Parts: sequence; C-alpha cells; structure tokens
Amino acid sequence: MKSPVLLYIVIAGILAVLGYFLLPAQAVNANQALAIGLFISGILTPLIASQFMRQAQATTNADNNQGDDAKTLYVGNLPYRVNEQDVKAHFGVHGTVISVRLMKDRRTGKRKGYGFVEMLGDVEQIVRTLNDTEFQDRTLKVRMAKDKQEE
DNA sequence: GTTGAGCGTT
Repeated sequence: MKSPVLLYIVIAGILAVLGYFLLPAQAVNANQALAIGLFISGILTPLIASQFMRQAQATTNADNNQGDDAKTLYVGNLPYRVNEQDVKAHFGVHGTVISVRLMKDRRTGKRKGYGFVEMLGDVEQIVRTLNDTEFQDRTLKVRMAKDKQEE
C-alpha cells in the first residue's frame, strides 16, 4: 500500500463490490453509484493513508529507541597525549563508535583535553559504565552531549 | 617541552 493512488483504487474497488450488493438498483443508477463510490473513496483515502503514515512513523521511532540512532557523548578530562584512535578503541568496547572529535586549539592545534564521541548503542548505559573510570591515568568525565543531537 | 575546567566542527 505504498501510493495513495493505489490505495484509492483498492478502496473504490471494495466500495464497488459492496455497492453492487447493497445499493437498491431501482433507487440509484450506475452513474450515481459510481459518483458516490468515488466520492466516499476520496474521503476515506487520506484518512487511511494517514493511519499508515502514523504506523510507519511509530515503527521508525521504535527502531530509534532501540538505540540504532547515533548519539553524541561529551568526554572530558582526557589525557592530552591520546589521539582519536585511542578514544575510539576505548569506547568501542561498549558500543559502535561512529566518529571521534577531540577538540584542539584552533591556532596551535594542541589538544584541549575534551572531545565528543558519536556512537550507537545504549548511550545512557555507556555513560554510567565509563564515567569516573580510569583512562591512561586520568579519570574520565562522560556525559550526554548537549545541544547538537544530529541525525 | 608546560596546563586540567569545560559542551564542538564544516
């Protein structure tokens, strides 16, 4: 039931069969029956189509809630010497790491000691697991990233 | 070459 046009045809077909048996032939002629059927189909199609859209949306939301969407974690208190590969390896144990961005000074390019890890999985659980844990002799700060939850 | 709270980048 992908296109509204197809849906419209199906509804009109069902109504045609129903009308053939239910409508008194002496009260309504063929042209009137056709007009009524098309009219009712025109009303029903958007209603039913919107129901399908809601179901599809609900399915999408359910998938997202299963943790298949990328979330961004804020990671603070990182050692200055670690690179993005190290962070990726460390977080990759508990989920799928999409990308790692270690913030650095724009001029000198030196690490600022914090960054963002974009990953899949139960992010809330990962925060609880990795926050306040040792990483290269430093105690990590792991939080949900603020504003930008991009898709 | 140093430092140590924080929420960013085309």
